[in-house]
Amino acid sequence: MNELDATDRAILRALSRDATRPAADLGRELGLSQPATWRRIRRLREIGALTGRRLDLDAAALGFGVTVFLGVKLASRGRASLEDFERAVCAIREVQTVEHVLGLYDYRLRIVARDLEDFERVLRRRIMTLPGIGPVEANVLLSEERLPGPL
Amino acid sequence: MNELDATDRAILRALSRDATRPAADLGRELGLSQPATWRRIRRLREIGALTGRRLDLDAAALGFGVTVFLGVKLASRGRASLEDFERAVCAIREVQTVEHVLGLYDYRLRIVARDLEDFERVLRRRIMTLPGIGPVEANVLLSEERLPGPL
DNA sequence: AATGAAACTACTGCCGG
DNA sequence: CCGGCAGTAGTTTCATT
Repeated sequence: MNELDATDRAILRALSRDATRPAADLGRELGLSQPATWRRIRRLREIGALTGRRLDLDAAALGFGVTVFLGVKLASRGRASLEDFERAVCAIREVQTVEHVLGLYDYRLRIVARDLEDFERVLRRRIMTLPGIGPVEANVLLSEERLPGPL
Repeated sequence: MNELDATDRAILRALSRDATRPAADLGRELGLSQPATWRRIRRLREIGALTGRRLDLDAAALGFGVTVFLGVKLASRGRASLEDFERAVCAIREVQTVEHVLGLYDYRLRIVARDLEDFERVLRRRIMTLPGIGPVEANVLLSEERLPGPL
């Protein structure tokens, strides 16, 4: 179905670090012409491996100095609980990511705030009032490193 | 220092969803000319708010059907422990993200594997043998939603 | 900040292996 | 089926007003 050779993986690795690199530049590095490189990129999009290109933002530079990961366990386990919770949590502006997970917690949230005082406000007024919310565990982000991954 | 008006935030919001959108297209939506829009984008880069553009990859389409979040507590708390651990964990190919956090855990790892069997291999042979590793908690990713955030 | 020109990049057919 | 060549369309980038 989808067979990726070493060249495809090299393209994904390079573009993962910097998605602005032109196909011609990339092709020189791989011994390919610009159209050949670009066709491979289009093919990676078509098979769904490459779903888009997004910005890499610096939350601190934007005035959001605090990033917190929240592990959330639901109190009520009904079928409607999940959808109610997801709809409500997605409406909170400070929530960047909502991950539905299996394990000790039901959801993992990535939340940003201007500072710890601001985070406490979000926690008390937005998070703790979510429908069906149970035990919560918090981890404050100190530093983060993104790696190339297994490509 | 960094004063972002509503237009800057609108640009970041739009590019966060799709970083390939041309400045001219974006300017029409905001009532700005193409160069004006482009200057704002350059300024956002210069003040460090916009640090780059990265790919949005679909791990499942690349043959990695399992994504697991690992909360890790270190056993030894010495100053060298952190660096040793970080260096070793960053060398594991299956590790996508390493987050140093404050809370119940010391590190949060995002790990991908081909399937659960493959994940068990990574866990036993790579993760559990990390220097200074202590208690570990795992959460398997079911689904994930990225939101615009507080911009 | 807009206009227009220049350079560059993305994309499309066509042909050869 | 995949890659190179050549040409077109579209975007970025910069100079001028």
